[in-house]
Amino acid sequence: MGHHSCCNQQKVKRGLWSPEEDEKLIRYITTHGYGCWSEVPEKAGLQRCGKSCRLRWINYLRPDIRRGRFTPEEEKLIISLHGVVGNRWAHIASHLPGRTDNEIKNYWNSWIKKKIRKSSSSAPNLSTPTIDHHHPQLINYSSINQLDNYFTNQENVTTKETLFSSTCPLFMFDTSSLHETTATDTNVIRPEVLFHHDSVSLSSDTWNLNHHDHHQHHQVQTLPPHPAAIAFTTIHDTSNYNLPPLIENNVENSMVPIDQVQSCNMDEEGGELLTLESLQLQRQEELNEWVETQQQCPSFIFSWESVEGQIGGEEQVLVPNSSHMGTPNSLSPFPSSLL
DNA sequence: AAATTTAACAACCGCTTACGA
DNA sequence: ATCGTAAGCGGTTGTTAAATT
Repeated sequence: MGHHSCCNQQKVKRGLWSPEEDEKLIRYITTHGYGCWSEVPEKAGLQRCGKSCRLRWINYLRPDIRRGRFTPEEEKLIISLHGVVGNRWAHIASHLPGRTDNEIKNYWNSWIKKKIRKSSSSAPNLSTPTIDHHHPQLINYSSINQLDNYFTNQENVTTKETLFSSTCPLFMFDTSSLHETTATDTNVIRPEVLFHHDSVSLSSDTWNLNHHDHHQHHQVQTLPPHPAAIAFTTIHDTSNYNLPPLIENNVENSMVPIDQVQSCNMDEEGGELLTLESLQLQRQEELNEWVETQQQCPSFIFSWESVEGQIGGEEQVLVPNSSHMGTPNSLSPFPSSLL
């Protein structure tokens, strides 16, 4: 019954790690690397279960860990990401090099307490996000916007700035987790950030969308970096639907060009009745026009709706639901235009 | 002394593999 | 061989004891 199968040691030590134990673990891992945690305790001479060793290494002993207080940038990133993905700490941590999920979780939990206390007294009309306790990871959109506004006001940033103005991250969202909610529940959406990185590292090819117009292309290239977003929405009943391979395999350092994204989606089964080419052309023209008038790089949000059983029998039909193009400021950090 | 923060475990989850009917 | 399922494992998140301030 209450038997720990992971611990086949005679006496399994628990609780805080002693410096001696730390040293043993460090010595073992640094010389042998880590592969199978369950055999670490034995080989390293530790009276611990493998899981405990793993946690100790991951959260505390590994050399590339970042300590000390969170920078304001990190804090903003955490807040924004939490707004997007909720309590998925590991996911959030993956965007903060050297920080552990545990640390971020702890930070959030102590931070949110503080903010709740503060906001109840000093900012009565700007509430913290309302969390659905049946689905704790899901957060109401309007709350996010409130939170967003709250920080924008709080930190006195100009309207030109975004929460990400310092690092210019690039986001790609996947809102396919929608299927976790009911079909009618439109106000709880939890997009997943698929990847993000500094737009500084973007190649000019990323914005090479105007194949037909080299003049425009040149303009685009010379404009400064800024945050960008691409979002996908796939709506429930998509049990057979898989994310396009391009996204899943992705491809840490390259942004998926929009045309590829589209064809990617369309190449999946059932996309047959889309006039993709015409849409593409239409977008291209919109884009050219927009760039010309705005004189800056656009950001994009695409969302896709999956409509079932309409025409193709049981076949799933993917329909481009909406696409929105705007200034970085109007789109980032959170794709509220998906509302 | 109380409140906050940290570091650990418990519980759970999804994936893979081993096993067995 | 094949399917179902149990076991094992790495990984993630909720919770809380202990340390710290």
